[in-house]
Amino acid sequence: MLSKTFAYALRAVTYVAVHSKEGKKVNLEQLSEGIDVPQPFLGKIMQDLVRQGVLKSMKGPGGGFWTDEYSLKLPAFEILKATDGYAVLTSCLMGKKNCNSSLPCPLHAEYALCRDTLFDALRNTRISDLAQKVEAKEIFLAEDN
Amino acid sequence: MLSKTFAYALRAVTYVAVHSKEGKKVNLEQLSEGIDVPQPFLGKIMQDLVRQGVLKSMKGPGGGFWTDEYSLKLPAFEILKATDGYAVLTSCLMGKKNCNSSLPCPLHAEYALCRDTLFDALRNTRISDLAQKVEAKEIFLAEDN
DNA sequence: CGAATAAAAGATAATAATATCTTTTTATAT
DNA sequence: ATATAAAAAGATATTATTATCTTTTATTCG
Repeated sequence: MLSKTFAYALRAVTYVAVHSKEGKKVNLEQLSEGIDVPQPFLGKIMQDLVRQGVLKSMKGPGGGFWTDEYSLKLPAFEILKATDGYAVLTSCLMGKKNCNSSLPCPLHAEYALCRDTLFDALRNTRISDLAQKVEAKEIFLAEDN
Repeated sequence: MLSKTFAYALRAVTYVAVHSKEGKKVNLEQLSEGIDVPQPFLGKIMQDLVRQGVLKSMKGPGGGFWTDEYSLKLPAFEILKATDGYAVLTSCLMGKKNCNSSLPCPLHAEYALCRDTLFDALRNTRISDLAQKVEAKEIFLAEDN
């Protein structure tokens, strides 16, 4: 339902948001170590996030990634769109096959509810909310953090 | 969260359960066509289901798969165990890394609730329940079914 | 202007899930 | 005993996801 890529992106954006509040840019190496994700793959993911307007970036000395006022207000749902695209919104156990509430698969009722609940949570959570939770130590971005 | 393999297995077991009520065995070719799943791969999945005691099987002329009184009473959760194993029970966006309610990842609350709700539904649904729903045309096992 | 930093991009590889193909084994019917 | 049917099992292939490596481009600083 949710890819590992999305999980990496969620942690990455949250980490960058936390550090942006200190006026700092986060470079890829620091980010990779901070959220315990392979750096080369993370670089790819960050490109998609920048391309989709979720984060800002700059090359060169003192370069890196950061969030601005605008992106802090974005719902976490934008991260899902940047990594997994729209297909997950209607994903189901039937995969690509037609499955809906009038032609449901064996687990449709529960699965669709589950999926929609999760996606609603992402729509209702701003990136700034996630950063606040990290600062309040309510959520963690890596194991030994 | 839930694999395509599990989705195939759920439909397969349900299909076999429906046809067992007619006192029939279902062979692999019929089953593959009935639920629209690639036959060779399905054969593999069925072996695990038989090995785990979810279904019965017999080789040779008139052979195939069937459910008995015992297996009809099994919760659908047994299908999940046969296909995806135990790791999914505690799966999270952090993957294999330690994540729990005292050291939660960014989406842990929603994700764990979602996962547990889905798994509870599987625990509380018997294979016979699924077969009944197919017969009542409340759920479908393939698109043009 | 050039060196160093650091993201961006392209190419390639590894792994896991899904899928296919071939052979073996088992069971029944004649 | 043999042929046929059909599951079981092993081997292999494809696809998608995750991951790594190399090169290019952009930016800053001295």
